Amino acid sequence: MNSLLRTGEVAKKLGLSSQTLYFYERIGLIPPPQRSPSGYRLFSDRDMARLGFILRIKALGLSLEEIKEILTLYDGESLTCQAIQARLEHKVQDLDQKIRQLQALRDELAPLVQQCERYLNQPTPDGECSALRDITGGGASDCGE
Amino acid sequence: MNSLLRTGEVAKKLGLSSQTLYFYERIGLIPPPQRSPSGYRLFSDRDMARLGFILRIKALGLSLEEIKEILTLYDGESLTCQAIQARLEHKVQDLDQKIRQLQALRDELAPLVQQCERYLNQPTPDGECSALRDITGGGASDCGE
DNA sequence: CTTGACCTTATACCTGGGTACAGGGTGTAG
DNA sequence: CTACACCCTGTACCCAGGTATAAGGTCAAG
Repeated sequence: MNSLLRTGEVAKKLGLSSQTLYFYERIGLIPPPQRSPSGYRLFSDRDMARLGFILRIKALGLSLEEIKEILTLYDGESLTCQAIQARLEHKVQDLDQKIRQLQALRDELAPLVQQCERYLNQPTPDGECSALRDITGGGASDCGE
Repeated sequence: MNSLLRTGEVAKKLGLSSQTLYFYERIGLIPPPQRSPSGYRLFSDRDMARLGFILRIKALGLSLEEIKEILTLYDGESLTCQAIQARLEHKVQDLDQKIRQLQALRDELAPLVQQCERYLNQPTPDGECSALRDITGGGASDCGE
């Protein structure tokens, strides 16, 4: 039941590359696993559980740095509901802000596309597309075809 | 009226650093400007207009690579309403997709926060927070405080 | 004994958009 | 003449999250 897996087996099981495992170890995301007499890494069930946790929470969109913080709490036995809730909440707020920013950008861009469309359907007598004028700053470009 | 500005003046006027101007030149975003006899860069009104265009469109969220593409069209005198409309539309679609992804992530995270909150208000008899269990994979952690 | 799959380390490279030196030239004011 | 501000080039570095490559060690099968 308490199997020990080598790097390649772990990688295959979790859908990572061996290099990524080395990388996670190097940045301190996972502790150095046991070694065989010849120096091969041997990952325990406990190591696998930690990696599983990392991947699950990573899939939720937390950065490796954020995951490391959570794991530090976990290692210090102070991974409480409050602690993880605070971090999750923070992340949700982050996401809300990013979404708002992208939407603001989108809402600024979309009318320009509309302007272009109107111009293409009904070119103005002066031959100028207002969207293009807006973007170029009213300067050196006309919208002739 | 046709003033020639040195790097530092341009940088101050546009809120960039001189290094950033060198950088833009290096990656081919702006053409090499005129030089003074001693080798100082001299930016013309035309150069300034191009930089202004770059900054305006960059503020709309397009990458330097995308801007370069647009400027290539512009330089080739084929910056048409259609061309810029197509790029803007593409960008809007990009943004829509990113917003959808972030929202999906957010909607996955938010219920976990709710679960935590419910647990904190009304701990279950088994002393386990379901959110934490969900995240850790049902494994090694309880949610005791 | 050799081959081949696997493991190890160290190092460099990638993306995007710059920033930060280091080391040297220029131009002007006092 | 000497400061001092400004300019130039070239190079390295930053962020995140890895990927790629080189050069070598280990282990089981044939």
